[in-house]
Amino acid sequence: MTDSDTSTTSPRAGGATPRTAPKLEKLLTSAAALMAARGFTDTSIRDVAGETGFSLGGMYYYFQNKEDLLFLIQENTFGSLLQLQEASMAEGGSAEARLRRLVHNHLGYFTSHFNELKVCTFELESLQGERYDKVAELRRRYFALLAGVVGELTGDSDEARVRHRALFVFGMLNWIFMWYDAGRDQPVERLGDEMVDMLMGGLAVPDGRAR
Amino acid sequence: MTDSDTSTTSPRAGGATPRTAPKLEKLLTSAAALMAARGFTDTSIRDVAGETGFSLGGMYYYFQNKEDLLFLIQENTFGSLLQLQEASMAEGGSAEARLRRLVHNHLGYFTSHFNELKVCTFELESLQGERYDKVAELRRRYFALLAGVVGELTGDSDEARVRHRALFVFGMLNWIFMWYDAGRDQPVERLGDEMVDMLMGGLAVPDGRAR
DNA sequence: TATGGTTTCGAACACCGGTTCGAAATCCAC
DNA sequence: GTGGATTTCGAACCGGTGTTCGAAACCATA
Repeated sequence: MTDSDTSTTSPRAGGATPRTAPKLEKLLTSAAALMAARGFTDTSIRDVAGETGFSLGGMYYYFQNKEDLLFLIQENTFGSLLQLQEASMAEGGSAEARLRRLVHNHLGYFTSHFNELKVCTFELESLQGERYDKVAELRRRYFALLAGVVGELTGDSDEARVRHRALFVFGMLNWIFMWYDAGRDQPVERLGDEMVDMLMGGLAVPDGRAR
Repeated sequence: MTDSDTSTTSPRAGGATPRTAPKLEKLLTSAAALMAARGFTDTSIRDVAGETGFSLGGMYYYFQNKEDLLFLIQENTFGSLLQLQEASMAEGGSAEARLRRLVHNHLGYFTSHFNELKVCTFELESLQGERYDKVAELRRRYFALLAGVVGELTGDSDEARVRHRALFVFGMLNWIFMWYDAGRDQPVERLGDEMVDMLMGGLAVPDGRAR
């Protein structure tokens, strides 16, 4: 209904294309790097073209418009992160163990897909309409994962409190983009442990376990 | 050295002007509202002009350029918030009491200066050079305030851990901009209490004190 | 090697952005 | 009221933006 079937094929609608796939991949990677560094609106299509070697008009073979490019990045990376986390939660374990896995998987993605995840974290509002709805739905599912574990640990007294606490945790996680410097700061594994330790024991407990 | 003394005066350099002060104030308020909603680059000077009733060129009497406008907002509100917090910390009290005041004062500003504080929180990177340095210095002092209290509560074992924990708390606070809806959500006083309770006792403690 | 679909190019279009500047309007002191 | 400084206007400039589109280049198959 939306983009039906004109004679010519685009690698987007028709699904995976054979040899254009790696080109699209590099395109998304480069675009994510630029958008993570400068923000969506401060990144021009010409910037992306310059970075990838494509010509200006040539890129429109791979996406419908600039917003679509942003959407592709977000759906791709957020979708696979969500899939990973849902599978991890299905593996069970104590509530604390699951919280720890949630945090460490997230921070693992933080390291391995820094630019893409940063774009997912800060540029949702740059999407509109159907594209916004789709990514927002992924976000809701991701939130539900963490809220579930937090609810168990809290004892589920008050619904609003659990929601707030889950959002606090997301705040801790997402804000790391604003200050983390891979060169100077400790590896994210330690950050994750420190975060969960603090969440479990509070500030008074300086050390949850051996370093 | 920078903007010395051409014959004509501008309300900026020369300091407080008599009857232009309220106009500048409204200008900054309106600009902050627009920038908080759409972001710095997605807010045009023409938008601000339309909102305030000024003409396009007429606004340049009040600021040197668009970046200067952003700087004025940030220095104004962040400066007075910092002043408030430094005074509050000087009043003493237990570490927990000071942490609670820090959080509640911040959330009080969140309510009373939503747009301005949001701009301070998310648009520092849109400043450059000297303007960036000045606001970044305010931020450093603000961070030191919280890190000091967190250090006391932690027991000051590890310097890096204290830094991380303080940044976690800022993450919780700043991320509230991303989800809080004054119409639907609980008042921020409750949020602040819940946050400090969680920080003091950990997730296992569902209630730090009476509702 | 011809053929038809796929992929890329590059120029052009229409628009919107920040900024400048000389002139007009306004205000206040004399 | 007159004069001089302060404040505001409005038009213009110039560079950059997303997007389109017809033609060229490429590639695989017959």
